Amino acid sequence: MLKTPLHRQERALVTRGQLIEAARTVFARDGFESARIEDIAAQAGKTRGAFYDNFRDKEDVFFAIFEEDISRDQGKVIDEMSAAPNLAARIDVLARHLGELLQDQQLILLILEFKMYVIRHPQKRKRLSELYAEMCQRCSMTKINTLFPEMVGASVEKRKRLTMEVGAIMDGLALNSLFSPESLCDEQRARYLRVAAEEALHAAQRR
Amino acid sequence: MLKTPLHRQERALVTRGQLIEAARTVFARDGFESARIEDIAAQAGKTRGAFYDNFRDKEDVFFAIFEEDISRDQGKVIDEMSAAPNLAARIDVLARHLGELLQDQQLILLILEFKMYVIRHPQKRKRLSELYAEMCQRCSMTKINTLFPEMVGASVEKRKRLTMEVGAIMDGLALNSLFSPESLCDEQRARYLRVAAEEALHAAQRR
Amino acid sequence: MLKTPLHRQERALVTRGQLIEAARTVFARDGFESARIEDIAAQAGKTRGAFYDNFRDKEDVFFAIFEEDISRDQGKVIDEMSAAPNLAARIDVLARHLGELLQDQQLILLILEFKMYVIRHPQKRKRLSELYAEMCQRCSMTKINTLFPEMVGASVEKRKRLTMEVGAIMDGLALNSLFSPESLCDEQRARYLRVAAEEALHAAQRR
Amino acid sequence: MLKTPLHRQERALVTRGQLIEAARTVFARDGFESARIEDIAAQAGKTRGAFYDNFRDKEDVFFAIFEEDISRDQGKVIDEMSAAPNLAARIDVLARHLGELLQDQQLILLILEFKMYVIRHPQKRKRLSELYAEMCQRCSMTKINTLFPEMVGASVEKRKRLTMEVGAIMDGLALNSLFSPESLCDEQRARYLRVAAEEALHAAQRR
DNA sequence: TATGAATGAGAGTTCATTCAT
DNA sequence: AATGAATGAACTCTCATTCAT
Repeated sequence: MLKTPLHRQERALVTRGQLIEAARTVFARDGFESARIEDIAAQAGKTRGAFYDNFRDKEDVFFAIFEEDISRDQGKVIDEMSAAPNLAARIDVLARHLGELLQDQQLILLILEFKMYVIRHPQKRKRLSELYAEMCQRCSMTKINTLFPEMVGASVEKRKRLTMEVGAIMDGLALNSLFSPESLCDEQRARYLRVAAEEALHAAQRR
Repeated sequence: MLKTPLHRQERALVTRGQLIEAARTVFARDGFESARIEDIAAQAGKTRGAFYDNFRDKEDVFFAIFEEDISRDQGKVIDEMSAAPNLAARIDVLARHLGELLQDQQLILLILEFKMYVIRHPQKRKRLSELYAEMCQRCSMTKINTLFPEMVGASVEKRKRLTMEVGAIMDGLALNSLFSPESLCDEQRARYLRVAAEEALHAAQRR
Repeated sequence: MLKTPLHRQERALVTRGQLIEAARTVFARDGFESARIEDIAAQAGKTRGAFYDNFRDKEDVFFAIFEEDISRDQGKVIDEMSAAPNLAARIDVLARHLGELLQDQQLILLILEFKMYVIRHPQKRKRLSELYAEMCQRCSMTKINTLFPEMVGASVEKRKRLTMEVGAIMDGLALNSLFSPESLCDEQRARYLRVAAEEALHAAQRR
Repeated sequence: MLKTPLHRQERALVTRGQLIEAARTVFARDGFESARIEDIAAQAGKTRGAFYDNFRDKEDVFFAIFEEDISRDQGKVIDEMSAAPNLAARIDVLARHLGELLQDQQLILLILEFKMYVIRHPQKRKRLSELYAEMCQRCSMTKINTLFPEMVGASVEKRKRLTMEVGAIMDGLALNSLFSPESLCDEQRARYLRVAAEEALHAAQRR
């Protein structure tokens, strides 16, 4: 039972990771419902069997993507963020950062897909609620704190709401940038992000 | 001698309308991929056969929904909109109107579904491009013109862009209101709509 | 909805009947678990789709076989049975009849399969209990009454038990005749049936 | 130098025994077709690999169960059986013993499963024929001889047939006791066993 | 000897679509 | 114009079996 445990466990984890990465690609490309398990497996260079060794079903990988994301994406951006001299500057940094996030089409599509799925499957909020609470919380914690010392003392609830709101604006801009790229140029998008960010911070301080 | 065929045509149109209405319900509830033709037919009180007499396939009804919408939804709101005394007042009107639109969950979900579908099927932009060009144009024409005399002389292109942008913010707010109703209250949503509308108009005038 | 209803309904019923008949063959040959839906459909000259139009799943046909049997097999034998002059003669008739039943290998295998299935799926007794109560009751009613005027006044419970018991002996003899045909000749089998029938009747009168 | 290999062999045999015992449980519970190798292995506290080290496939364990049984179950009951004073008494002993056998549900289900399997796979009688010949013979030898001195001189063939016949009655009673426990009480079952045993002995002497 | 990751054939099931009525 | 029986492709999922460790 403990024979060559490192090798085994390692390989198993690698496979799982490959499958999640493949799922990310396929779900973003085809959407949750149209995504075929065989495609995910093939994309990872595995077979359907390997898939089912690692996940219960399609939904299971779908959620696993986001579970992994939460732990994965942390720290990526936080480090780049320095304390800018004043609020205006910090908002600028935030807007620029959000603009960068919008470049990651795959992530955008996944998040939209995820939210649509959650909206349509309220019964599944059980597993999802933890997942998404964590998503929100972690996001709100680190990034916001770094960028906005004003928020350091704020309650989790406040921060969560703030992230949520800015996230909403981003979703809309991202979706429509993909839907109609010629109509929404980067600069204008940045402006919307900035005014939304300003409003968000004002709201946060008001409350 | 003229009556029967007329009746027939009428009945055919009624059936088609019923099916489209049913499709609206089912697509909003289940999403495009998960929606079953049988469910749509049943929702309309018909059978699969009737469906295939009126539409080529699932995609066909899906698009028909929006084709019908364009002609249908016009005028609904326009009339309620009066020329408010000044820009601030008009922005208020717009924001309130957008807030009302957000109440129509079904429409929201359909639009999100539609945009996701378009994003994922660029090959199909042929039929869609006309459809969506028209969608945008009509929207931009009437509403914007009524509300903002400032825009009367603006190019179609400009107006389209403006509608697009405000639409983007709305999509984001709507999606996340459904996703996490407790995080995004109506008042705050209204504030975001207002700052976005302001920014949109400024941008329009700047260009 | 009522157009050509007779034709349609008829054909549908014919198909259903063909599928049940095919299922009978396949289940008897392969057993419940090994039976493939495709084989059943093919045996009936249909496709899997037709199968699923008529039955929810494999279990559904399986039970349908017996539900149909109950109504089908009635009267087959009853008519042949005349009131023999005395008990011994009637027991003779019964034994001979049971011997004939044992010839129907398919039926035997189906019944054995059915009973094994029921034993292994006690949760499903809901649907089964009605089914099997009816099976027993109908059997016990008609045949027994005809053969044994002694039993006419007996309670349903009594008759059911009697059928059950004789059925048990038959199952055992049938199973082992198939299992080891060379060991259990027809004459000896008949003798066992007779002593069992005698014992059953004595028991019935004793109670 | 001799210890290790011996230990190995021993352990191997232990594992094999554990797997057979586990298979007995799982086959009795789920039936041959539904039984999963993984379940058998798990029931024995092993994994699939261990299973395939000891058996070629599922059928292989299935048969192994009965091969082991033959050698295992001998002697269990024989010793308890004393030569009763007369035939009636001995029949009583036999009937009581059979009644006890019927308590072992697992064994019953296994035997029924086995016989059904053999019936459905006549091609496999090769391996089975030896197996089942031995089963019958051993049974008939010992028990019958002990109980019925009348049979001591009888041919193997005769004894085998006798066991077969009594076994048939038992199968039927056992199956239906499980199928419908409320319909077949212990006392009545005992009566059937007795008349069957009587008939069997008469038949044996007649031939 | 034992493990368990991985394979892949095969089964059940769903559903868009067709077509005779 | 509408029905619904039937088709069959496509997909999910299971599981016996293999094999590197």
